[in-house]
Amino acid sequence: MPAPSLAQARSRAKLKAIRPAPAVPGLARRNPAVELTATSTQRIVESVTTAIVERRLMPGTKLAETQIGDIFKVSRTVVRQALNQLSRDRLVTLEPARGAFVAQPSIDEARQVFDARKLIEVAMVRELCVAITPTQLAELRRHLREEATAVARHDVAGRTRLLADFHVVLARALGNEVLAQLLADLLSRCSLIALMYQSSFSAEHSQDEHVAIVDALERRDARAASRLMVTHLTHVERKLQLHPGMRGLSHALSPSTP
Amino acid sequence: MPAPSLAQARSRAKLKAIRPAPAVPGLARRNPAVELTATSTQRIVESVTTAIVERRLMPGTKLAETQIGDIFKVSRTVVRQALNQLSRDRLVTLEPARGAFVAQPSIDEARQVFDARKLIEVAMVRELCVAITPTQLAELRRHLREEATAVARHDVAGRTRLLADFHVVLARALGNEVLAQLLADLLSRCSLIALMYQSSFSAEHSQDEHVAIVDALERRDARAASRLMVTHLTHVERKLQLHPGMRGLSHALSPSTP
DNA sequence: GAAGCGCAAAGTGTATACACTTCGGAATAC
DNA sequence: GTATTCCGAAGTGTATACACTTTGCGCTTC
Repeated sequence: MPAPSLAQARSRAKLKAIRPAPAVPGLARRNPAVELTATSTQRIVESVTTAIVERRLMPGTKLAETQIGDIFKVSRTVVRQALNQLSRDRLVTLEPARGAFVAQPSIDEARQVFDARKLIEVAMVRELCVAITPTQLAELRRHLREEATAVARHDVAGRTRLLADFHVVLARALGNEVLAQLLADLLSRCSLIALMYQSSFSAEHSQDEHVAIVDALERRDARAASRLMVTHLTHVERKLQLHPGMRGLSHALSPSTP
Repeated sequence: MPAPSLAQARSRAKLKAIRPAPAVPGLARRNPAVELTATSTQRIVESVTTAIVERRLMPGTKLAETQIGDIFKVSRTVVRQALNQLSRDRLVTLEPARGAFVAQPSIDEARQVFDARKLIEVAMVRELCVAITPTQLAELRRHLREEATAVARHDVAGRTRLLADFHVVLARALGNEVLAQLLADLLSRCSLIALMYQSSFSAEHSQDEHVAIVDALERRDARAASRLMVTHLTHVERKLQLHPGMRGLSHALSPSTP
């Protein structure tokens, strides 16, 4: 049998998870400087990002330039640009002369990301209690309704995206796109962390806590809002299995593709 | 006279500010995933970053790929990678099919960056009042001494770097490298903003305020520390001339190279 | 039979090549 | 004299080519 084609077929199968992905709203948005021109580079970045966030690409998976180039019908030059961007988002790790891999954030990094989120988001809701307008509150309520709908219909991909976007919407309510981008970066890293260490995650519970936070904002109760945000993020972090020694359901799953 | 060589010489002269730059400690550190391999790409990123921060490259300056490639003796491929990274740091802007330019952050963006810094750094010092250890306080004192020395000897480049690094050192004292990186990104953007809108800036004043902040940390006086941080950042922002209409000493200076 | 060595295939890192876009100036029209 | 059009030079966007590193497998050796 022809060995090379077999090997190629096998590895190709592993990466088919990326494919077209026609449009990617939500988390995947990145560099606004180039967002106007839907370059092929950006297409690849967004496809890989959503593939990771939606758990179609497991941490540790090798991202070979040629394979991706074949899939998207572009040259390695473009793929390399995309992989570089992804590595700056911490979604992939570049090992010199060895290639690109879906990142495997360490337990310590996970802790740091969640601590950073707590610090930033608590300060955010405090400020929002002073500055939020009725219009923005209405927008938040609308978002909460979308969340609830997605949760109710068991739309896993949709609810995951919306539950994360909630935090970006909060940031945007402060009228600070810089802060929103910052938080979006942290959230995409959280998605990767969640998918690497996650076991039990109750979307309903998270959604309830989001509602409680917005309620506190509406009452302009800064103390309650910040406390609720801390407990919310702590809950999300607790749901992860951050015990040293079990860093891989990742590799435990990757060989089994029947 | 040979027109092309003249044009090349002139534009080359404009960019000679970048040159080798043997080693770049401080602000320029970026992606830790590749920091081990001092790739030529990283070399370019760091050189351009310091050239911008040290005011040798004015906002709006065109960064032509071929020119930079000639300077560093590498191909455009490598230069493009570097420019891509720089664009993600918001230090350069990529305009499709037109090229790369040193970024010209808008007044609104400047406001957002400073607001984000206030939000994050105030929360940081609050937390530090609880968590800081004597060892870390000693480290901060050591940094303050370095600042004072640089200010005293009128070492402009050094004091600028140290005054910015102070805020990263604070972040690092929380044991959170993720947060430190976040802040480092914001600070490099601040350097660009400062250099674009800055008029009068008193290094002594800033240094004094740094000392006051550390004093408050040592007393574990969270209220004072956060208040001092807010006023410090407000002062820095006030020193900028953020009046709409004067967005360019940038272009006013670039044609004059006698 | 196990461990070490070496070679070939695969893949990354960089340079070069080529197509297409943008920009500046000369020539033309008014 | 001013404005417009067109063309060439310069520069970017992508593909391809080539050198060097890594890696896996077969072979040798003990």
